[in-house]
Amino acid sequence: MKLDSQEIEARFRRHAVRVTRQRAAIYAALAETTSHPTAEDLYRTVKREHPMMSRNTVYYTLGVLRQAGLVQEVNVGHEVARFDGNVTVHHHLICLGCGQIVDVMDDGLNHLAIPSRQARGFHVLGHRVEFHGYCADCQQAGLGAMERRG
Amino acid sequence: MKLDSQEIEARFRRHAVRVTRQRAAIYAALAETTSHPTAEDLYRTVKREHPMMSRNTVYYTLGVLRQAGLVQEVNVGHEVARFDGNVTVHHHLICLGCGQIVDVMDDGLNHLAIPSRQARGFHVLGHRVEFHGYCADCQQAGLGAMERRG
DNA sequence: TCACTAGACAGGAATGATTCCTACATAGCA
DNA sequence: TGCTATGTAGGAATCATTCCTGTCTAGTGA
Repeated sequence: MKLDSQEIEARFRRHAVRVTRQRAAIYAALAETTSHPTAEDLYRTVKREHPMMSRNTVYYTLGVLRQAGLVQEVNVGHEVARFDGNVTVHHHLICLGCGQIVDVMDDGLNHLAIPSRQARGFHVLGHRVEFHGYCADCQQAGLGAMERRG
Repeated sequence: MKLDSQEIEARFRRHAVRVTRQRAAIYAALAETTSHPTAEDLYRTVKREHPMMSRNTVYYTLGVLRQAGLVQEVNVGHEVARFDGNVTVHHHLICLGCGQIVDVMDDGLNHLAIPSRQARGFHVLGHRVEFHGYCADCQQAGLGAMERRG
């Protein structure tokens, strides 16, 4: 979803995040896509408009935005960290072929519980569901027939 | 669960994994614990009995065992990879305070589905549920009251 | 039992995402 | 408008993991 700079500024202020051009650019790039980009992806995207942008600033900013709750980190397997501007409760569907991540919103999935016998005194705050499979393109390319790799 | 070397050998052969002392030691160490150790943890454990063991061999062996389906990799957030000798379908409960991972077995959790409207042509092979919270000890230590960190 | 060979092992070097360090720049307040 | 806490750029450092290479050995066939 494309956000104008006023909306970005408002969100930053609401979350007590200092407004800078770099931060706005990084957040805008993330809010604009549903593709769960990596820090490196965002760096490359933002660098077009801000050639002086440091890779470090992207990491630092993502850390700030994440702590502020404006951004979510998504980790698939042991791969590079990916980021998600959608901070509502949702789950993910991951293609084992091409690595694409699709958001899954479903109220049913938001209300799972652990059998209390197994909760062992844990105070559970939330959960996340990750579906794995092959997207239509990868199935067509024959990847879907491959053994699942771990 | 403590396994004797015959059982380990049998499992390796069943999965067409070459039997070596190093592999047996690594797999035994993993099967013996429910604590989801890291490669480094396993390296240190196994090195006691096998001082010549290379860290490289631990990584290589874990890769082999994982591909053979004898071992599972568990990734929490963007932290170091952890391993699980339990390869039956199960889920995890993770303490945000101390990082401990507890296995959750529940048939209900094994039968989740994506609303077909959102499945987008994906061929879904499986899913995993990760619960987050604070264990009893961390709650007592006051960590449970802390803001959730990402 | 023996020799062969594909695959495994050890150890060290390389990789690469991420974090740390530091000097300079700037947002936001007084 | 000036001050100061905080952010930024750029380079160095970190460290889990992978790659490389020269030995070694499990498992097979004779």
